[in-house]
Formats: sequence, structure tokens, C-alpha cells
Amino acid sequence: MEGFRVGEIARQAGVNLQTIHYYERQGLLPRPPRTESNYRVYPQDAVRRVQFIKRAQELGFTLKEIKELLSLRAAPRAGCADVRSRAQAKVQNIDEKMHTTLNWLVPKMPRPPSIAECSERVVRGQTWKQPV
Amino acid sequence: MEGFRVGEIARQAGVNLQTIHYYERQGLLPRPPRTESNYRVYPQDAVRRVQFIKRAQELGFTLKEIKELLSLRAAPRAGCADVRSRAQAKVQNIDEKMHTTLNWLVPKMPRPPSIAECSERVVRGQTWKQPV
DNA sequence: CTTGACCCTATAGTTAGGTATAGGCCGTAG
DNA sequence: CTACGGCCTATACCTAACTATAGGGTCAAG
Repeated sequence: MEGFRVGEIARQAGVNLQTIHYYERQGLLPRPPRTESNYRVYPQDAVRRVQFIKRAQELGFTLKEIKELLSLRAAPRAGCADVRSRAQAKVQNIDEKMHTTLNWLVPKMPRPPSIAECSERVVRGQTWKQPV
Repeated sequence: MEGFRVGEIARQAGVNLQTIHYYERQGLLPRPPRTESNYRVYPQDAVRRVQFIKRAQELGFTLKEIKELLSLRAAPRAGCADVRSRAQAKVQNIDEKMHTTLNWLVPKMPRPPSIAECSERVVRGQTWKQPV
């Protein structure tokens, strides 16, 4: 009655079953206990962990980096600052790239007030009175 | 005397020479004119285009998406709103993921004021009085 | 007591995005 | 003239991150 089987975890997390196995082999998911018949049994918490991996990945973290983040999170209580600073570094990185990229993309804006303001506005989700 | 050869572009953009060829094959870089002896001759503008590709990639765009962005940018003046909205959508996407990811990462914060504020602070690069 | 949905391991194949290599031409400095 | 660096094409190879397949066990329903 306790726990879920691998297919259920995969379904709930929206990934392929083989992906779960793959993450386990790569050390991203702890090896779960098995039933008598050798089936993996996961806590429902596993779904969130897989979802976290997917999100972090879409933020540009590699699986290797995610593994590190997860091990830091797992650390008793130490490493908290590490996790924060790593996440922060990544975010800052993304932010910088976002700005330079937008600065390059948008100079063809209609009467742009200034390239800086232009990308600033894009970042903030604001629009112009005269879209084109 | 006009233009640069492929090696120079690659060097200036900080990528492998073969990468330039690869981008050309994928339609990300226009086929440049050639010399008598069949050497590619690029405008110095090509460097910025390659750098843009790299930055956009690091923002999570695939080469396929970048190709679209570039073609929109190339459009006479139409498509400007498209470029903006695509960049905007991507940025918003990243932003959302950043928040949910951080929300999951940081719950082990020391006396966190609230999970929401916690991740908010991380995003803003603020720290706590008692880091750990 | 067999069928079907599930699980297991192991291995092979796939896609994106490069990177390296082979075999050969250009062009200039010695 | 020949050595050397740079370029050409074509092809092969590589890594990350899956995804599929083969061959076989489990187990509850009919």
C-alpha cells in the first residue's frame, strides 16, 4: 500500500519511464527500496524531485549541475548558502545574457526610445503605443 | 582588403571554425560570397551574429528557434512585434521556472520569512543576516 | 491457467549540437 | 621552388540526454 511504482512516478512527473531509470543510473534519483519481486517502490515525493530536475534543466542547468544542487539540498543543513549562491549565479548569468541578447534583437524597434530602455521594456513585459 | 575569412570570424566570436561551417549548413548564417580561390569572405557584422546565436542558445533557445528569430529580425520591418513577443515569452517562461525551482530549492532556509519572499530575495541577490 | 498490463536488466538507437580528421588547394616567406 | 599556415569539402566521431527494443519475470482478472 506504501509508495508508487516507477510507471506511476513517470506518469505523474510527465516523463518517460526509462528517464527515471536513467536518472537513477546517473545518481540524480536515489535507488529506491524494492519489493519481493524486485519492483522499485518510490515515495510520492519522488515526483517532485523529478519535476525539479526538469525545471532546473530548462533553466540551463546540466544534469551534472543539478546533481550537485540536489546533494547540497540533501546536506543536513549546511550548504544552504551554497545552494543559494549557485542558483543566484545562474540566475544572474541568465539575466545578463537576456539583456545583451535583447539589446541585439530589438534595435529595429519603431522609434525606440533608446536601446537600453527598449530591452528594459521587453524584459518588463511592457509594450509600445505603436507596436509596429 | 574587404571582409574577413572564416578563421578570423571564428576567432573573434570565440567559436570553433567548424562551428561556423555548421551554422552555415543549418541556415543560421547566410552563405557568404567567395574569393576567386573559393574562400568565404564575411562582413565583420558576422561576428556579432555568431555571438548572438551563442547568447540566445544559452538563454535556452534551440538553433531552430534562433533561426526563426534571425529571419524575423531580417524581415524588412514587419515581424518586429513577433520578435518582441517571442523574446518576451521566453523570458517569462524562464522567469516562471526560476521561481518554482527556487521555491523548491530554498525551503531549508534559516527561518525563512516565507517561501515566496525567500525565493524573491534569492532572485534579487539579497542575503540574510544569518546565512546559515 | 493463460492473457494483459506492468516491471526488470541490458543494450542499442536517436537527436542536437558540435568537433575532428582526411585529403587536397591557395598563397606567401624564405 | 618548397614549406607552412590557412582554407576547402566530405565524412566520421563525440557528448549529453534521452528513448526504444529485446528477452524475460510478476501478478491479478477472467
